[in-house]
Amino acid sequence: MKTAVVWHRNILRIHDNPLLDMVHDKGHFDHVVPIYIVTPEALTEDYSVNRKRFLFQSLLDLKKNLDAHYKMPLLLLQGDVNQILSRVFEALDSGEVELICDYCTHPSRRTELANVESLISEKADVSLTIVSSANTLLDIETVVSSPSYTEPKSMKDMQKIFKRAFKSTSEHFNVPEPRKKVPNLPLVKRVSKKLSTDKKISKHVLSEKKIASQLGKDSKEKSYFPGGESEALDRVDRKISDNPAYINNFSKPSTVSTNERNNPFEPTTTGLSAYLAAGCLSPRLVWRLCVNANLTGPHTKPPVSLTGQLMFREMFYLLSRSVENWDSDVGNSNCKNIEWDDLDKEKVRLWEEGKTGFPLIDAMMRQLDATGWMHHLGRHAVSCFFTRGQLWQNWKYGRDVFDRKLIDSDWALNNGNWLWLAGVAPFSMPYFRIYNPCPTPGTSLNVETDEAQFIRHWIPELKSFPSKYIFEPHLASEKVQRESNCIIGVDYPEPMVDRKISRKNNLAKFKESLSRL
DNA sequence: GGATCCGTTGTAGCT
DNA sequence: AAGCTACAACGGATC
Repeated sequence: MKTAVVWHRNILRIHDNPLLDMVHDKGHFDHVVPIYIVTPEALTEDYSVNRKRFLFQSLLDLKKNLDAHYKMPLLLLQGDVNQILSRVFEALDSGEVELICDYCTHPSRRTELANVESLISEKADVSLTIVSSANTLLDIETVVSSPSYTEPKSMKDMQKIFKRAFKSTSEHFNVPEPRKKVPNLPLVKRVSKKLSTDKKISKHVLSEKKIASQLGKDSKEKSYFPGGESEALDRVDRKISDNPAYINNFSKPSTVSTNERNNPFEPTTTGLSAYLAAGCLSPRLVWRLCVNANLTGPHTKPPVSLTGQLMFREMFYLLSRSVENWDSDVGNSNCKNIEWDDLDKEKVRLWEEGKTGFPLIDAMMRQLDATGWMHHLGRHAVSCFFTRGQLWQNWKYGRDVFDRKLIDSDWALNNGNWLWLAGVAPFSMPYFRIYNPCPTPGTSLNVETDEAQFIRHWIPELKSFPSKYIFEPHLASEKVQRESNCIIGVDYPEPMVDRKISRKNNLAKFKESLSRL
């Protein structure tokens, strides 16, 4: 009797799922038991309400899909990983067990896996199979440990790495196809029932009540991005499969345009980040659909194309694995030592709560808090504001806020993007490019724009304010403020800094810090 | 080996 | 009023 325990770590889907693929291809298992073990921080304040909701929606969707396609009940567990796995192995007391899981690059998850490896090395009838690159295009470990590997800093470097890894000089590098959905797997009801009723295991099983509490009450704001593979694939169809022109024209703006920065109701980007981060969506599938669209005609190319975005994602995964202390401002070869001010909790609080007195910054921070999402250029603007632009706070404190609140939180990418934006990394944007937190509307000063609507949507205090003053309401006359039912300094804060002075001072401070390196 | 180019993503001020 | 220009100026790759 052979049983496969399929441990889904960061892969919450059944399409292009190499774990299920392996079970199917080996073909010799009598039983398959899919499990998921919730990591401790997912149940604490380390995750915002939105992040929790996204994760648990995704888990319930995985459960539903496994059941619908394979009649496999997913065991949702919480607790110490080695303790849980030991009990699972004990409960499956007859025959061989093969534990199959996906590889994750995050340091704590590598430690977790190392502990599991040592547990299994003591057990004669249990073996372990680790599937690499379930959630990346490249096999991160293989690339990073290759003798020819040097740390990438640009798209050119990434193109070289892709050429070598896939042994292809073609435009799309012959990245492997996503796998077809596995047609069928053995029935597993009996074994899983045995597991879920086992006393030692059942105390680790997440109850319906516990799951419901993680899902929380319906948020007041309609969720832009409900969690789960089903939602991911729907969105892929809408944005990519049914819309090749969108992919072929996809290009990040070279300047911050009013329209690009904010469309609060539907992003101009794909909105797939959260699904990729949680493993609800296969990056190979996205790559393939981009290639299919590209083959139909002229198209944008890396770095601005969507394939380029996926390649930057790979770049940060590689760096996060090869750079020591990737998430730290000390002992990190990719972080220049800039003399930031000491942590100022009050400044961080005003920024985090959207009370800086800069309406665009505040609107975006309130959107992040309410929905767990922010447009990428919004992220640039608020993180630039927090670091070298205005507040001169260390990037790591802003990084922590993003990590807790974003539904697309991803350790490798979040740190990489903050390093990039703070201007401290070798791959950074030039430090003197400071975003203006108060961009004036592109056309006539009193014309209604997307951005003005966006501000009024998230900052109801300003809902009657004229567009002319919406970015800097403190400049409006007392009369205008009274007529708009919003007195600055009473109903909405004064700007917490003089943006022109702090910009100028910070530019000089950055230059000075660099000259001391 | 020195000069030049390039790097996903800017801003302010003037005309 | 859109478009130009000055600003500021790192470091590695390329020629």
